Amino acid sequence: MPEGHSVRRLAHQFADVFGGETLAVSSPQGRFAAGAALLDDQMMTESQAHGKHLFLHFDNALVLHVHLGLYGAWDFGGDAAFRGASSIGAPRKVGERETFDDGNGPAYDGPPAPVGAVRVRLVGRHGWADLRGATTCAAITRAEMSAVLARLGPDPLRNLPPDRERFVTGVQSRKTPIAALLMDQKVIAGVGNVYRAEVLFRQRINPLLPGNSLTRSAAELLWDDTVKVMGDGVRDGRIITTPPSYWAEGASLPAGDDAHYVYKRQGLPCRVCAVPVALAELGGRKLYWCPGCQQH
DNA sequence: GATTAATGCTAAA
DNA sequence: TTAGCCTTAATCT
Repeated sequence: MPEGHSVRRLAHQFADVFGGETLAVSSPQGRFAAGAALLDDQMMTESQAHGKHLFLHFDNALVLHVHLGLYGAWDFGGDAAFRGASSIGAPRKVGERETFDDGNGPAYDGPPAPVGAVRVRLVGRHGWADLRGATTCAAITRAEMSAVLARLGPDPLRNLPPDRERFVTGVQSRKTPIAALLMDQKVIAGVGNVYRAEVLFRQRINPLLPGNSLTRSAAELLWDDTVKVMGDGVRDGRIITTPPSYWAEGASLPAGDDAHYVYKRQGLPCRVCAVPVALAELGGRKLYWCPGCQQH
């Protein structure tokens, strides 16, 4: 259930805890047994994210390609050294969970018996990672990885020229509603249902506005705000789009749905104009917006 | 114990 | 536009 910020954090996490290590790769569930055998006992050399896609490179030139889909998740665990390397601080994030030896029990002695449908298990010297529920989990060649990247649009978490220009062109060349374009991974890679709703609200853009009716300036600001808010998500490990003035008095982090302007707030008064937040179905996904603030 | 929803995507119709 | 797929956790009976 992650959006691009979670996958980016996972890429960092894998580089930190497994980079340069030879890993035992298995598929306790069995569905990925053949692929796991191809990667077993190889060194993981590099970890890379683009949009919602994660690529782990191995020494034999094969790549583990993972897309978590709606409800895929990685669980991590290990000893103190593993924890020290971990880039994921707070526990129990969507798409990224971790459990660690607390130092009080017995010393790390390998991973626990798999719980549930573990598609892939990676085991290094100091820790382990379990994958469940992913849409895509495959051992692929570098050429196949390039083919995947070729059909993805610019990633706001990379944001190198000409990424912004590609986004602006992608938006302005289509008459599809902007809310649908933000979910189109060929137009912008990594945005999901939460960020699309929140960013459109922050920019006060009507979600049903056709892409080709956005001004260049509006499209550029939309990209820039997505870059900012998703970058915050990588830092925070969660999606927070409201400023502290909307949080409880003195709180350093928002509680519950104070983190969002419109996502999952249908029927509640808009935080800015008090008009009830609307909900509609668009392309099979739920779309949230404020009819008061987002009229153009 | 059964049902449902979830930050997703693809291929068939 | 719809059906199908992957799995879990929260919400029902």
